[in-house]
Amino acid sequence: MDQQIVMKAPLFAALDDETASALVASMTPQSMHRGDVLFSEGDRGDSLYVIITGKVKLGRASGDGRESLIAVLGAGEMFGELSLFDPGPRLTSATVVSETDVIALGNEDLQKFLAEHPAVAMKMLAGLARRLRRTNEGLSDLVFTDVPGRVAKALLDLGTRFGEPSAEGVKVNHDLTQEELAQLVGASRETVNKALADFASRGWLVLGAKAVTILDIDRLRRRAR
Amino acid sequence: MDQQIVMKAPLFAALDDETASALVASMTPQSMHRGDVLFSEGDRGDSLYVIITGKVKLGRASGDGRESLIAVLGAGEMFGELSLFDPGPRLTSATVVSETDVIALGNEDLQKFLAEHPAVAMKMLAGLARRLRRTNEGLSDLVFTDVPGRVAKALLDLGTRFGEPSAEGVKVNHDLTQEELAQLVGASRETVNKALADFASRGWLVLGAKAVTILDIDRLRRRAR
DNA sequence: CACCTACTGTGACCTGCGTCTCAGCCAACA
DNA sequence: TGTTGGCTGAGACGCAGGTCACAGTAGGTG
Repeated sequence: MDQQIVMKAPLFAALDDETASALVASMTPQSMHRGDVLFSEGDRGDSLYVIITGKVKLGRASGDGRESLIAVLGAGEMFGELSLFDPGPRLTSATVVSETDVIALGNEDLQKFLAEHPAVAMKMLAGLARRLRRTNEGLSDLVFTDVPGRVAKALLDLGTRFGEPSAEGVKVNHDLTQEELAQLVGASRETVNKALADFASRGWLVLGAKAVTILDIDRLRRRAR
Repeated sequence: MDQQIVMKAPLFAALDDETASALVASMTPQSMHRGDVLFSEGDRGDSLYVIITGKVKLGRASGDGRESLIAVLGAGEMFGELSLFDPGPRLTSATVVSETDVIALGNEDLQKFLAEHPAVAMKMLAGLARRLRRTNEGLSDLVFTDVPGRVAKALLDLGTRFGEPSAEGVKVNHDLTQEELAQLVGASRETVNKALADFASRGWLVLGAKAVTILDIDRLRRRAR
C-alpha cells in the first residue's frame, strides 16, 4: 500500500518506518466511489479513517433537505476521529466525492496505540488545534466575507491542497459540483455559479468539469480578503 | 485559591488532589476587570489560561473595524492553549467581560506536565474534540439558522452555562452588551435588539442589564431549531 | 444512437438583514 | 446638578443574496 502517502497523516508522521508499516498493515483498506457513504450523522463512531487516494466530503444536514459541508479532504488526510476522543454518535456524515481508497483504524486499536506512543498523542493535539483554528477562521469568514470572497477563498484553499501547476496556471481538480462548492462556502448554487462566471469573465480563471484552472492567483487573492 | 473551580477544567479533572494543587500553586494568578486584554491577535502565544471567576470573550477582528466573537467563557473554562499545541501567533484576542480572576500556565510547564501525565493529554484531546464539534455546529447554524434563531440558541447556551434558577424562570447574567451578543451570533446590534424585543413581547423572556430571565424555555427552544 | 438524469448558466423577483439615523436612559464624574 | 458617554430601542431604506424558473449541455446507460 502507499506507505508514503499514509505517512503524511499527522497520526503517523511521528513514527519510524517499521512501526508505521506495522500499524498500516493492521488497518483494513477499502475502495469506494463517488456517492458512497462512509458514515452518517447519528451513526455510532467507532473508527477513524485515513485517505490513501481520492477525496471525501464531511457534511451536516439541516432539518429540511439543506446540507452544509464542513470540509473536503484529500490524500493523506484523516477524519472521523472526533467521536473517538469525544465519545458519542457522529455529528457529521462522510461521503466519497471521487474514486477513493481509505484505511480505517478501530477505536480500541487507536487508544492502545496512543498509549504506547505518547508522541503521537501530542501530534494529534497539534492536529486538532490546527483544525480548530481553521474552523474558527471559517466562522469569521462567514460573517465578514461576502459570497464571491468566500468562493475565492475556497478555490485558493483547494488550489493549495489539490492544485497542480499546468500550462498556464494552476489546475485544481476539486471534484466538486457547484452545488457542493456552494454548500462548502455556505451559499446557494446559483450565487456561486455567478461568482465563478464573473471570475472567469475577468480572466482570473477558466472553468472546467469539476475543476478550475487559476490563471491570475494574485487578483483572486485580493478578491478573497 | 478556589481549588474546586479549577478542578473542573479538563486540564485538571483527571488529577488527584495533590498533583492538582501542586500545579495550581505553580501557576500565577491575576485579577482583571472589564475591558482588560489578556492577549491580542498576533501576540506570541506562550501560555494557557484557566478562569477562576468571571467571564472572558475570545474574538477576531476583520480588516475594517468589525469584530466577531468565537466564544464567551466562564469559571472553570480554559483558553489560549491552541497556540501551544499549534505553535504560532495568536489568531484570536482574549478580553475580560466582567471582573475576572485567571491563572496562567506557561508553555514549557504545560509540555512537561503533559509528558508526565499522559492521561491529561488524553483529556485535552477529548476537550479539543468537543470544541471542534461545537464549532462545527456553530458553522452550520450560521448557514441554516436565521438571526432570531441564532439569538435564541445563544441565550439557551448561555443559560445552561451561566443561568441560575430564580423566582419565575432562569436568570442569565451573561454580562454582554447587545453589541457583543450580536458579534457572538454574527449579526448586527440592531437586528439582535429587535429579536430580543420580539421575544420579550411574546413573554418568552424579560430583558435586564447585561442579563435576561428566560420565562418560557420551551418556546425559546422551538424558535431556536 | 437516443434518451435520461445530473449538472451548469442566467435572468426576474423577493426578503432578511445590514446600514443609517435618531431618540431616550442610566451611570459616572466634574 | 448638569454633562458626557456608553447602552438600548426603534423606524426608514437599500441591497446582497436567496428562491424560482427555465434553457442549454454532457455523461452514462439501454
